[in-house]
Amino acid sequence: MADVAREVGVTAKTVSRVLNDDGPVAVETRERVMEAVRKLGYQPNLMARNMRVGARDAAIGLVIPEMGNPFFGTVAGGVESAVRPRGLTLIVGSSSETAELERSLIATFLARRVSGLMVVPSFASDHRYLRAERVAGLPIVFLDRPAVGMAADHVVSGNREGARDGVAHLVAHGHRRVGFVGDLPAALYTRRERFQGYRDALAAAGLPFDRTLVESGHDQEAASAAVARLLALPDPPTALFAANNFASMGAVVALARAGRRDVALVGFDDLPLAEVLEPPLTVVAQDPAALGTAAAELVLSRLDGLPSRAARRELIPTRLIARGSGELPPAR
Amino acid sequence: MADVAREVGVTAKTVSRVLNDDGPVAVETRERVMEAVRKLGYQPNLMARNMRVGARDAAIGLVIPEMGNPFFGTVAGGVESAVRPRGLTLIVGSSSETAELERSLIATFLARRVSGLMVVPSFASDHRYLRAERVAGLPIVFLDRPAVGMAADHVVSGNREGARDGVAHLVAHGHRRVGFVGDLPAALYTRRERFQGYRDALAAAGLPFDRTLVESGHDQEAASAAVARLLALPDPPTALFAANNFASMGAVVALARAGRRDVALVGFDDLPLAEVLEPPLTVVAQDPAALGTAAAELVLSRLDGLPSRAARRELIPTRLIARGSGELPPAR
DNA sequence: ACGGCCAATGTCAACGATGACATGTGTCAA
DNA sequence: TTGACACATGTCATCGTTGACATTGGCCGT
Repeated sequence: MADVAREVGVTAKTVSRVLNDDGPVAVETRERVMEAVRKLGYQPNLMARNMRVGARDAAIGLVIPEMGNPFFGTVAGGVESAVRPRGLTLIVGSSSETAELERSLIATFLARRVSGLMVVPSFASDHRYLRAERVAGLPIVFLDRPAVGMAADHVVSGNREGARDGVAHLVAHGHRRVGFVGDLPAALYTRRERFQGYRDALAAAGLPFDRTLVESGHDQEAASAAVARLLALPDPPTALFAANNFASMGAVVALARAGRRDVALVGFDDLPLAEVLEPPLTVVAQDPAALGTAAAELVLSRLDGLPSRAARRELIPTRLIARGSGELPPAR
Repeated sequence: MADVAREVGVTAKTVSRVLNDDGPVAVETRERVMEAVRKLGYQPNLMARNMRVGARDAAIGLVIPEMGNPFFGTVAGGVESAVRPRGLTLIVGSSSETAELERSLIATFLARRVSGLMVVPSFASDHRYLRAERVAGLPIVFLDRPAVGMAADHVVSGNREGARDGVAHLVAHGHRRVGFVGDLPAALYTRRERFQGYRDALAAAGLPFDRTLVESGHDQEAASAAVARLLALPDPPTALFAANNFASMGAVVALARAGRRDVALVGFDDLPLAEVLEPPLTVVAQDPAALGTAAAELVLSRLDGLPSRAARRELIPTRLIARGSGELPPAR
């Protein structure tokens, strides 16, 4: 900046004025400054600017469990598309679903003085330590799952309602024994909510809840094995509800291996090739991009000084996409 | 920091010394400082530190075309896992495959004075404007596709070799007419390389190149239509090579719709449900995480003052995963 | 006893930018 | 003519931190 000023024969302050359209500058001076900027290839130092101006970095910190997972990737994309128009940059880190990494990432973001924080909580985390920051006015929004140990803004999918709809869909096609395949640990927020939705649907239809029809697995292979166990029951389910995408894939694989084209299946979360499967997979689709943008907009409105102090909860509805696998009649 | 210093009764400099393990500090002073830090919840301001110390932000800027795409998401994950142990933070942006967004993202990153820059170039971009930065010593590495208009480090998949292997696999199973379904625009680097690999394999087998067997589409639907056209030819191909994941999905869909279980298929890029398809999909798998970490390590070695000025190219090998669809014999 | 050295801490300026306020000029109405 | 005022620019301090160098006091060897 000093170089540019020297080149033109003015002070750094005048250069600053030109670049920020701040205060009056003679037309001729402005042009000469711009030319010098081009000539010297000068780029203002955002770090210095952020520090001087706001004491806040013009960036949003986002913690997700995993980058490679298209669900969270799409969430991140939604966040980015919402914050960029505001001149905010996205800083991301993945926690690999561990509380330690999550915490250390958040610490880094706080140390950078991000303008806002968005977190997809991992399994065992506790967010009490963030209370002070929240009270101090830092916008913090939790995504996909609520915070643990503190009341804070969060944006989540309509897990319970979506699961209810999915299971109700199976029931509507005549199924009376519907298996549930979910995550491990069972204490996971989304798993708990979806399980509630499953029970809601059974109750609404007056069907009994049978504990033996509930199985879990923490990845595709485990889910596949879980489904195999269900199929081997003396009185097996005629339909399955898979409570997440790994469970869905596991179920699809297990059914394919067992050659059971007659078992109905509804999965939570859409899959890229769902429509190409045999039969095409019926799903309860979430809207990860909407999740991201909604959360980002909540952060932005907090930045703009949203009056209410109270924690907000926002629900992103799911959508049932019937493709075939959920419409199979119960095998007699 | 001043508050902490006042609390303890020392200068900010002493606090700085404690926090950075820099210079001698009395044991007792150190303890009192640490206690005051805890008590006041002080966190050092990384922005100020970065600015003072290096004039470089302890961050790496990464530009990818799309976050929701698991391929690039996994690349980003690979980058992150390689840079975090070094205390570097990841800043990402998605270009949506447009040169303008890419350029503006890069400008933002440069303005933030990132320590390194990693870019997956989009279609029409030209990177000549980055020459000065490169010469000035900023580590810049291009990913998945090389830079345009300048010689720079890049890490790419073995596209040509992988495509050659995939097509050779089909040829080895007796196919003499192999269709090619690729991206639009055909000028895209990866498409060009993979097309070359396709021709390499044909040539190696002494098979003629037939222009009518080459089709393109820029998304799944278009690829699907392209495959339908190929199948409708008077002398149709008995096998298909899909040059990217959209093309693969399009091909799978088109073959399923046409009820053609007899056409062999090899796709470039693995798909999550590939093994569940009917028949299970044979693919040439890339290793996106390795792509990311290799690129990150190149950046890090440049940061450590890698002597050679010359641009490096690194090739990440692909792996053929035979699952069934590529092993079908030619329909008579 | 004294110079030298090291440990422990302090002082000051600087990183690159901008906010607050000051200065110098020309224009125009009274 | 003179002040008031807007315009154009400059001066200085400051954001939070650390590098370079200075200061203090105690211990040690000779």
